[in-house]
Amino acid sequence: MTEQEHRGDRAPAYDVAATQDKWRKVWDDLNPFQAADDGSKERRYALTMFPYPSGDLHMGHAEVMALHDVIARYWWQRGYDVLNPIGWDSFGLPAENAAIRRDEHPATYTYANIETQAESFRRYAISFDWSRRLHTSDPEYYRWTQWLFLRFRERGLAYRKFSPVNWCPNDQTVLANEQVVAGRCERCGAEVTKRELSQWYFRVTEYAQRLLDDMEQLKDTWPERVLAMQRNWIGRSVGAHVEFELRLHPSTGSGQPVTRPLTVYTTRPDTLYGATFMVVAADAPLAQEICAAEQRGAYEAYLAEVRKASDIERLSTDRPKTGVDLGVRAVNPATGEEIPVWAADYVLADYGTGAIMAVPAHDQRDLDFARQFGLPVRRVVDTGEPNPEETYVATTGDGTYVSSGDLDGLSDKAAGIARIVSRLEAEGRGAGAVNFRLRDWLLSRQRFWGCPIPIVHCGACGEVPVPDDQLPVVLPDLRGADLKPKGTSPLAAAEEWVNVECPSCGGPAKRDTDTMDTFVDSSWYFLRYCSPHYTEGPFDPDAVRNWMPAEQYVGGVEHAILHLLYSRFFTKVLFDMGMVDFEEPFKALLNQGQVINGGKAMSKSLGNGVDLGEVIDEYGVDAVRLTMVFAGPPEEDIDWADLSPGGSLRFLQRAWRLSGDVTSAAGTSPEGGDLALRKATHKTVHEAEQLMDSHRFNVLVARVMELVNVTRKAIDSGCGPQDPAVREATETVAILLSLVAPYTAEEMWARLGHQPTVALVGWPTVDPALLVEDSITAVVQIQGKLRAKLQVSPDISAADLEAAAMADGAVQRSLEGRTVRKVIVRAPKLVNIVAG
RNA sequence: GUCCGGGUGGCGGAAUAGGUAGACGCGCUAGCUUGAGGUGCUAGUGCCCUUUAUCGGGCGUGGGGGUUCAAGUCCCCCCUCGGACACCA
Repeated sequence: MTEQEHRGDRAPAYDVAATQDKWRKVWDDLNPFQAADDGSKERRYALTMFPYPSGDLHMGHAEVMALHDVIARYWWQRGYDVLNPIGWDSFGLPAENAAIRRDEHPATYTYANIETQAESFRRYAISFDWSRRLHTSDPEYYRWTQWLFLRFRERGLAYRKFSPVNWCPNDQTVLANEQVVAGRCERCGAEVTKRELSQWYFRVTEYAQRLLDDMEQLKDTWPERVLAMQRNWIGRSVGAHVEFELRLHPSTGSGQPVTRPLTVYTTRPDTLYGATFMVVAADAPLAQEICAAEQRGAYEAYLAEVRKASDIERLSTDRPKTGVDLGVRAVNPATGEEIPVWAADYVLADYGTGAIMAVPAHDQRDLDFARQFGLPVRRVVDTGEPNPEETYVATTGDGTYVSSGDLDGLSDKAAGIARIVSRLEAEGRGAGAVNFRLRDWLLSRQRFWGCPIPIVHCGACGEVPVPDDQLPVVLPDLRGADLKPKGTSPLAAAEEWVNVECPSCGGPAKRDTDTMDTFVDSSWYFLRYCSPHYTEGPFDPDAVRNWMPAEQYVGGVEHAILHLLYSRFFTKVLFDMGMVDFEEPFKALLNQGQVINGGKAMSKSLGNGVDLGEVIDEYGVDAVRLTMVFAGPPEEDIDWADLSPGGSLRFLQRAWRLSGDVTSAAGTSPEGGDLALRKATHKTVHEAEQLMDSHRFNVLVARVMELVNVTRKAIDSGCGPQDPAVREATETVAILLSLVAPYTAEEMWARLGHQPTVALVGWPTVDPALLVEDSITAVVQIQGKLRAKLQVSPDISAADLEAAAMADGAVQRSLEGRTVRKVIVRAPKLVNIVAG
């Protein structure tokens, strides 16, 4: 049958499902994507955020994995030894909650989900190295999580303290600061309350400055918004400590006032003369200590009220200020005045010193407070704006100092701050200081499904670490026990497990029954991937030296401050321990956008969810992957309602059809083939390299589509299917498509007479001679407006180009009756004529 | 409020160093193929004006200014949408 006769018949097409089944088996046998790890080729580590095993894969996974795999597969084609591992973040609350709801054991539920997801990943044809698969809930993994915890503890970086913590009343567990979003539990949305508990922390604050400084290394390769979010979260602020003298009321007996110092942190020491009162965080121990006897009743009542309020209520900025006078006075070190000291909840106990000097004229919060309670307001900086003493609008800008002693006359903030700080330092009443918003990382969880904390509590010896040779402390099975959250760890119920001999004195002791936050597990998994079966330590230092830092990390922006900050912290600690020789784990970061539907995030309540499995059944894996990649720039959100998986499948069938039309034999040299088609092919490959480097995968797909279009034309109405350039073009299409649509590419490759697998045949070599154009389009503008196009040689001289432009008919018509004032020539592309 | 991103046809989106705006695709229109039905092929498709088609002209990248021979791209002001943080002294 000829092409003509084909018309009208159903166009030939491959069977999507059958093709997937066929190649899936071949690839399983070939195991093509295992890292050689023998130094024979340059190594590259392609990392994607490992999944959490709740249910099957969803559209979000489909997107991030499609993007990630384009990069990994490109590296394979470029000849790198690629490490592309997969594992599961398999401890954690959601799986535990889901398991409890289904009345299943969390392990059963979790490992069943992992199998489902693993099977889906295989069908989705992600080029993972399956030999390195890990699960953080396996004892052979969490043994080393515990080991690392103990090393951190030895360095004073893991410690226990009793303090108020965020408490999720629904999940019945504490939460890290980072897991509280707008006063609600990040996981379940319940309003977070406070509890006082003894909990484990990592001293991440000790690394605040380095976490900030090292972002310099990431500034060109991480998204700016992630760096900005981390910067905000760390929240470095520069100011000063200023010491006030507190005059406590005469205690019983003595008539002498008792004094003690009270230090505050401020970013505006230059406004010290305007400090007309002080505020201590109501829930700080300090307030408790200094409160005068006659105010105690009022204070206790206020404190009780503050404790009741949730973070949600505290959050609203426009809520009226509340507080209570503590009945003590402080001396302003600048003016010598006695000023009142109040307690209020707008001052935070765990930031700075938990106390502030209030300068109502130049801080809106202090001004609101002063107004509420009739406290004095004194302007000490004249900014030229209306006086805050009258307007109740605080002025915060630069201005001229007034009523400020020797600061008077200065007119900028920096100078004022410098002068007052040096004076305070000289007098021993203060010093420049830096503060961070970052808090230590609370890592204990009162839940079952997590990594046990390897500590034993002994009445005689106190906290005793479990010796390394007794690790892992294996999570007790507790099958059949009630795992429902009840505010204390379910592990406490496992009596045989809890009661142990003290490793130190041999006496009776109890295990710590809390488990670790899952973010501990995920803070080092990328290191474990380098040597997942290593038994001498968390990772083989040589393997890590070979692969890390990861060249490219792909994952969601939802981890911008949690996982990514914690992983950076872990890496720095390991660097200090001499275990790794780099301080940043991820060289480059790509945050893919979200998959939404109809303008909104997919959700059960909206009923706008799209089932990935169903979409794959209908259009096939390749069409779904292609749709994700082609939808737009990888970091932008993509709206499923705007996309056309059917169009993607049609394109893939078009591309595949080329491979059936090629009539030259496999191995035919492209030399002497149709020159125009050869040039198009080589130009496409050349451009594809640049597009890959800049992550413009959607444009890369467009270029492949163009190549398919010109090849189609060449076959039907050009050089014909026997021309070797057609084979070259079609093979190039197959190789380029192997990054995005591996099944279609493999099927094309086979039809072209080759053995599998196209994924590893190597990137096509670009012949620079074929990138040279023999004629290009020059444009002629008059007053910047397009008037003519000329076909010219790429190396035409400026003079010749100008002459050709002037000779053009359309140009002459436009210029009729006008004088040429100026001609700009940018040979060979453009001539712009200015005429009047 | 602060900090980050964005605003380009009916839609998703292209556009190295300022130099043909709208690549590629979706959708749509017309025709061909066909036993009438998710296919394939051909042509068209930013808006407006003009003309018997032709030829032609004008306007166009959220709005307003500016720099330049030339601005989606650079500078200033504003509007607007999205996200993050939010009493951090």
